[in-house]
Amino acid sequence: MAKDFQSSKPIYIQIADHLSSQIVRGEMRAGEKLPSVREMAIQSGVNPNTIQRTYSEMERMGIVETRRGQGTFVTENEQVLKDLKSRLQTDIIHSFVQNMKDLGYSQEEMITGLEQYLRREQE
Amino acid sequence: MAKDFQSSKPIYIQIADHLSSQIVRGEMRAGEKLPSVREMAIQSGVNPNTIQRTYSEMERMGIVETRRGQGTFVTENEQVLKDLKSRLQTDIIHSFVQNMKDLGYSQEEMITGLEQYLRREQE
DNA sequence: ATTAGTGTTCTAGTTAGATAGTACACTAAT
DNA sequence: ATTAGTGTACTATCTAACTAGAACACTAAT
Repeated sequence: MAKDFQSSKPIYIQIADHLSSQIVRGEMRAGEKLPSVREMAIQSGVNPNTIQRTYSEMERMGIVETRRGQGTFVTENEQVLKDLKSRLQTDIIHSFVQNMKDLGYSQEEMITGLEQYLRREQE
Repeated sequence: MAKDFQSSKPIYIQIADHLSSQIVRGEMRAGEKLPSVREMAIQSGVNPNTIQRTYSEMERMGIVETRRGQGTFVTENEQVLKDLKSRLQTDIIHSFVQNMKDLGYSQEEMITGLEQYLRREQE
């Protein structure tokens, strides 16, 4: 991962989002160890303190658990992961609907607009 | 409008987005005068300098035109407004698709997920 | 006991966004 | 000419996010 962050969102949140996606997709399993703070900092090209915040935030949300001296691990609590996926999906859809509504689109137009976009993308 | 900004995005951009939506929805017509910098600052509960940045940014994008001593006006160039609406819509859909893809959803699931959400919303 | 790898904490400094206050310049109406 | 309303410009200050560097504390393996 290089430095291609959007300036609008704090980097530590962006990294947390990215990790959350990986976990939700099943790319990282429950109980699996995340890269160490220092390792992840190098991978992401940011300061270790930034990763520290990312991990702290994710621990606060119950997504990961840290064991001092051992590392940071994806939670074994499957329910938390299930809820996380559900919440992330709802958030995305909600914000999509809200944004389209702000532009004046009807529910019908949202669906047809999406379908047309996906059809175009497949080529 | 009160102070209910998201912390993640610069306020001057959020206000620009909001105004753009109003224009695209037709709530503000081509040629119409926007509130003055000072007036808009009071309405939005922010500093005039912040609005100044909003208007500068929107002028840079060709959405508005400023006439010194007279005010800031929605551009008369209908093509610009048409392109703006199209661009905003595409951006929203694109980011929705990208986010859903990141969570591991297929194109089918995106559409059915959206439909289910809208169905629920109608109640 | 020592070492390597880990999370944790602290202080200091930088930057962008936002605020605050003031002043200047242009336009239209009086 | 004056005035009110407008955009524009400038300096100073504040804060959150981020960076930088160092130190501390715990764990497991040797």
